[in-house]
Amino acid sequence: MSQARERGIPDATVARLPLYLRALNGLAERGTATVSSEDLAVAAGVNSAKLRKDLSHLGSYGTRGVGYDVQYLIYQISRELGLTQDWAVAIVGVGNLGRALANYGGFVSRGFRVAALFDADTAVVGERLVGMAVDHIDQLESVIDKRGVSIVVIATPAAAAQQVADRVIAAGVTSILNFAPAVLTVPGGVDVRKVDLSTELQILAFHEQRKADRETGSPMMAGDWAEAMDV
Amino acid sequence: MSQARERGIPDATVARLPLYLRALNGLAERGTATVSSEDLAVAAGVNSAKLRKDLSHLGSYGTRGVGYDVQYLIYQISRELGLTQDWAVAIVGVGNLGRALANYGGFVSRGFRVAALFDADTAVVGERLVGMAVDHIDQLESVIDKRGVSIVVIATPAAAAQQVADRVIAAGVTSILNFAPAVLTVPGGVDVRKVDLSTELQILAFHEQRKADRETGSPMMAGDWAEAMDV
DNA sequence: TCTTGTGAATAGATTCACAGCT
DNA sequence: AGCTGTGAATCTATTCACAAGA
Repeated sequence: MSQARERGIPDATVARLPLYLRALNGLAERGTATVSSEDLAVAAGVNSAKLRKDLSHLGSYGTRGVGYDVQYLIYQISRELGLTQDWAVAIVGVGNLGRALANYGGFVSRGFRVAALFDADTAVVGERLVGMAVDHIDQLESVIDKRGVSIVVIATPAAAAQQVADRVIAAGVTSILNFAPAVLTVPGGVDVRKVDLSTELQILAFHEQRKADRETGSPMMAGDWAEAMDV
Repeated sequence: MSQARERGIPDATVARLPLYLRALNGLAERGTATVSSEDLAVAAGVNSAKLRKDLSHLGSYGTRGVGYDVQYLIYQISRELGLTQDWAVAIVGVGNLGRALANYGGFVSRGFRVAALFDADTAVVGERLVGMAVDHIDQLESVIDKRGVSIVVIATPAAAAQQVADRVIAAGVTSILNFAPAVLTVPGGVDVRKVDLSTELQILAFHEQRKADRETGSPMMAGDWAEAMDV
């Protein structure tokens, strides 16, 4: 060991740890006790040098000439990610998406627990879902406080997202996962992660178009934008 | 103009173009005709130098001393992303998540169209959703071909994801958006983007834990992992 | 005077390649 | 003999800071 664990694991590394964890869980299920960086890298779909460097930021948990102990590495990554404790998660917005998220099998992978559901529609309030009754959005602050919610998932329409964010932040929440297609403005110290279907589709469309251009060899002319846009 | 548009827009830039597009659409709705890089950067939540450099990769579409024409920039970004044409999208897996995606308002933002829905459950096949009948997964290849599907969204359980991917790739699809919590292995030339709730939650948990550690000043001891894991 | 577009500087991430340990 | 851990090299992205254009 040497420089590991002092301060700060690179963001790019943190973003890959869940991937490694999933690959490791797959190996563990199949009874694998030990794995080399090369094999784990293949299972996770990354380059093995990158994998080793990523893991080296957590500490020196491998054995030269042998590889990594699967169970031990699962534990170390889980601990680093904070999954050895339980996080109470609230879902705001129980529409199609909110329901899907609440029911999502992988949602409550070890470490997370749906602790509250909120909606503004009184027709939905009181309904039970994954063993939880839906609360009215008026109760947002008090329920968050009472149930110790520390992560909020926003699954409301875009128009409501910012005000939900403002309220949960005022209630002390500093971690938000936003599914609404809106840019959230938050004070420093609050982490927001965004999941956005249309962004992802647009990125795919870009590459798809590139592939099509490459095949036909037509790099697309600028064209008359005013006409195309009906401006 | 000078080096713009020759070959290759950086990936990081491509990933931000949808964000700019959304911010621009918001401005357009409020009737704004012209915007400076500074104001647009604020609306998109990025640094203005980065925004200008990103846009410079598309070409020289601004006016010094003035800013960018909102409509014109919307058109240029849309064109670059391939949104001036229509993409036929298929959703495989009509469970909670698939339904949510199909109904997702922002889904069919300009440029995308749900052209097919598939499920393996015969109880679901035939059901109508957003004007489309659900087809049985047996029809996957023929329907993809007939309707010109070029982007496939996988919203199946993890166990089915790889085989769905294999089949749609064999049917000629080269762009996949994967919501199943599984690592997909695909041949070169196929683009896969992954959206994963548990990965995002885990990244938030990491930062949340860091914040908690910083406050209490206790950097968490290594502890007895064997005991914690029940190994 | 204001704001873009961009070289130059800096920071960050990935990959290479091999010394060092088992 | 095999595989990790890591410096060094490379590549990519971000930020600075200002010349040039409207």
